[in-house]
This record gives sequence, C-alpha cells and structure tokens, in this order.
Amino acid sequence: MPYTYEFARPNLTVDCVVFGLEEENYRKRSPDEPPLQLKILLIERNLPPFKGEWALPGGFVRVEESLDQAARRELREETGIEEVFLEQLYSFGEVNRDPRERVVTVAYYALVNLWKYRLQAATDASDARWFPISQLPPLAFDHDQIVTVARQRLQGKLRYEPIGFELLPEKFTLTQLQRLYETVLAAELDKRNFRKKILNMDILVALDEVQQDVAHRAARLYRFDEEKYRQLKEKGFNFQI
Amino acid sequence: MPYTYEFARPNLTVDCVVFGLEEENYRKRSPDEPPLQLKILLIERNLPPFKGEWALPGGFVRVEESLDQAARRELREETGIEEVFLEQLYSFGEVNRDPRERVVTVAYYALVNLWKYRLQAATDASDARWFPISQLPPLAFDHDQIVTVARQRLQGKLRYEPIGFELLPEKFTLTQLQRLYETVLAAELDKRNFRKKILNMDILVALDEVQQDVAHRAARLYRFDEEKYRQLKEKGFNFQI
DNA sequence: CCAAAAGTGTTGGGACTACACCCATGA
DNA sequence: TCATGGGTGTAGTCCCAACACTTTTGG
Repeated sequence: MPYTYEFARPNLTVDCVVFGLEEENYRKRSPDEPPLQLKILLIERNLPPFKGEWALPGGFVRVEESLDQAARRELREETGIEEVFLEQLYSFGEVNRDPRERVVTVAYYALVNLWKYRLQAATDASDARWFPISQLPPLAFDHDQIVTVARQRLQGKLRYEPIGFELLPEKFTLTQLQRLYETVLAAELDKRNFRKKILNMDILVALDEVQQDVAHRAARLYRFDEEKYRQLKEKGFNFQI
Repeated sequence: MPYTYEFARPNLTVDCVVFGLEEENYRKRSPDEPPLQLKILLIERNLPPFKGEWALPGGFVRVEESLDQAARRELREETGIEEVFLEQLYSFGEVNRDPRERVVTVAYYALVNLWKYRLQAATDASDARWFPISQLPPLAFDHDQIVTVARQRLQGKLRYEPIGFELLPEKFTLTQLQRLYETVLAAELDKRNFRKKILNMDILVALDEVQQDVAHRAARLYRFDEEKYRQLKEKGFNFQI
C-alpha cells in the first residue's frame, strides 16, 4: 500500500522496438529493390484486447525488477533474444492508449545482429515475426506511434554514435556498412567520401580476410574496434556521419 | 483491477528538473564571478521519507491524466509555474530508489524565463527555492542523478535546437545570448564568430530598441522569430551552435 | 572476356577559427 | 575624459562535396 497516496494507480509496462537488418533474398524480385531492409520484431497477441493483432514485445513491470531488467526479461521471454543493445526510448502515458484501463509504458529500443540471431529468434517464439519497417501490419495500442519515435531516435543516434555495428555481423565490408547507413537514414551516400570518413576515424580494424562466395572481386572485411573508440572518445573525439 | 496481471504493481510519479537562468547581483562579489548562473528549483520536503531535505517538484500520476499533464499539474501546484517549455527526460526505475516502496518516476525538465517568473515562483511556494546548479544541497531519493541527466540533456539540446531562448527575456542582447551559451555549455565562445553565426541563421529579428539603464553604450535588442525558424526547419535547415 | 562490385585522388568552395581595434554612452 | 562593454572584417585552414576510372574475381 502506498504511504502517501490514496488514489487509483496507473499500471506500468515496458515495450521493446527491436530493430534488425536483413539482406534481401539473393534473387532480387525487382532490379531496384534495396539490398538491405530494416525490420522490426512483432508478436501476435493471443489475448484481448487486440487479440490476433500484432504488437511490440513487452509486458508488466514487476515490483522486484528495474525497468531495464523488465525490458530484458520480456524480450527474453517473448522472443528468446538476450544480450543485445537495449536503450530506453521514451515513456508513453496518454490516458486512453489502452482501451480497458490505464497503462503507462516505458518504451525501449533494441538493436539485434540478425546474422547471429535469425535462427534463434525465429524458433523460440512461434508467434514472433520480423516485418520490414515499410510494410508493418496494423499494430495494437499506440504501438505505431512508439515505432515512429523509435525510428526517429535510431536515425538520429546512428549519426552521432557508432551503434550501427550492432546491426551488422562482427566482420563486415565497407559496402555493407555504407548500405546500413543508407538504409536506415533513407539517403544515398558517396562511396569514396564515406570510406574516407569512416577509415579516417580510426575505429575500424582491417582484417586479413575477404568476403566469401561472391561472384566478383571479394571485399576486405573489417571489424569495429570498440576499445579504440572509447579511448578516442575520452580525448574528445566525436563520431559523426 | 488489472485484467492480465496478478502481481504487485510499482507506483508511478513524475518529477521535474526546472532550469532557470539568473543574472548575478549587480555588485559582483568577485571580479571573475560569472555574470549568469544556471539554477534549478527545489522543494523542501515536509513529509517522510527525506523530510526536511530538498527534492525535485513532483508527485504521483493520477489515473485520469497523461504523464505530461501530471508533470504540468505538479509544477503548478508545487511552484506556481505554468506554461513553460516542458519535455520528458527519462524514466528512472531502479528498485530501491525509494527506500519504502517501489516507485518509478518519469522525469521531465522545464525551462523557465526567470525575468518573467521570478516573483511568482518565489511567492507561490514558500518551500520552493532556486539553487545555483553548482551549489545544490543534498537531494532526496536519486534526484541528484536525475539532475545530472537533465543537465547533460540540456547541454546537448541547446546545441542543436533553439531552446535557449526559453531561458531569456523576450527581448535580449546578443551578449546575453552568448553568455547563456557560455554558462550552460561551460565553454567560452568567440564574440565575433558567435554573432556572425547566429545572425546568419536568420532566426533573430533586430528590434528598434536598445538596452536601458546601462552605464555604457546600450546594446541592440533582438527577439527570436519562432515562425521563421519553423519555416527554415522545414526546408532542411539545422540549428547548430 | 564479360559482368559485377571493389577500390582509389583531386579539386573547388564554403564554413570555421583566430585575432584587435574603434565606437557609443553614461558617470 | 575615462571606463565599460558594443560592435565590426579579414586571412588562413580545414573539411566536405562532387566526381570517373581501373582493378579484381568468378562465371
């Protein structure tokens, strides 16, 4: 019982906007189709309200866990995803966002490496599915609004923090990295300028490996050097695309 | 009664970090004292826990009001402040942030024009007081952490959104504006470059008025043209200091 | 040998930095 | 006339945008 409060209390949930990046099928359906797609992970609701519709993974916050813990728990329980980049997004508290009773939700967004998690995420939760962000089904509650805010945040954050690497495999080519930026920011970037910029930052390590199984010259693989980035950041360096 | 949840529920509050900018006393106490000070508004608690300590204005969210409405209501009830810039900051949900029971708080930050609100804010709430941000008393709960996050957000936001004008009188001099930036960002800026930059943005209107009651050449007054800024923003213009 | 993507340098323009002196006003 | 802040221009540097061809590889 609350010690200073006699009124009815809102309920509290967490919801997660889980972003993933997926390569298009090898056989392109149309010549101009983009080679990468930004996707989000949705759950089909099997309880009212909005039974049968799609919704963000999430659920009630328990008294013995922090908000961050609640978000990670729900993500694990509903999608099998663990140990990913997860950050608080915004709290949504309109009075009628849940048609039945008052529910405030603290929204999070997560970035998932689909090269690592594709199988796992697909099997752990049979009612979970990845949707291209440009072709989302109707969403329950105000989840479309949450997705919109999450997408804006991702676009903003991507430009001034090196979080894009969370969406790529550990070893990636510069072209993959560029396409990631082009896909999320919905903008075209100049190849030479992009490479100069990112390599001059000195936060990538060139590996002695190249792409495999491509029908043309194989590209060099790189990985993100997180330690180096931390050091540079302490010296005042600012990541910026 | 919640329809899908049988567990104990966290309580939900809002808290507001209210920023204001105040000119130093006319008689400087030391020659190098900064001419502007960033302050925040605190409330002395008259109930346990932390009775007698200082805390952010805030309180429980009611079922019939949104989070934004709750923040504005608490601000009005506890400090008399209304119709100010108010934006959600972050939600704090560590399990033991309240020593007695589980309370999650959605923190907001507000920017107050102290030239307009000084009197009112001082009288409406006898237990409210403005503190220089560099000389805060010990705060209740995790409010020092909330203040830290709010300050970082203010510094960041100030650089890429024209929100600083909220802290100044409607008519201000370029020097006042520059000092505002120097105070909040804790950095010195070059006078000529600052003026060129801000005037080139074309978001200020030069008034046919000058400063009054100064013992030297009076500076021209300007005001922020919000409408012009909106138009420029739509065309892709990005404010940046 | 052909298709497909990898990889690579230069140049011009715009924006930022650094910097010092004269001006207007009131006391 | 003096003290105080108001107001102004230029030159050098750096960063960014624009831009096209050669190389490598597998099929």
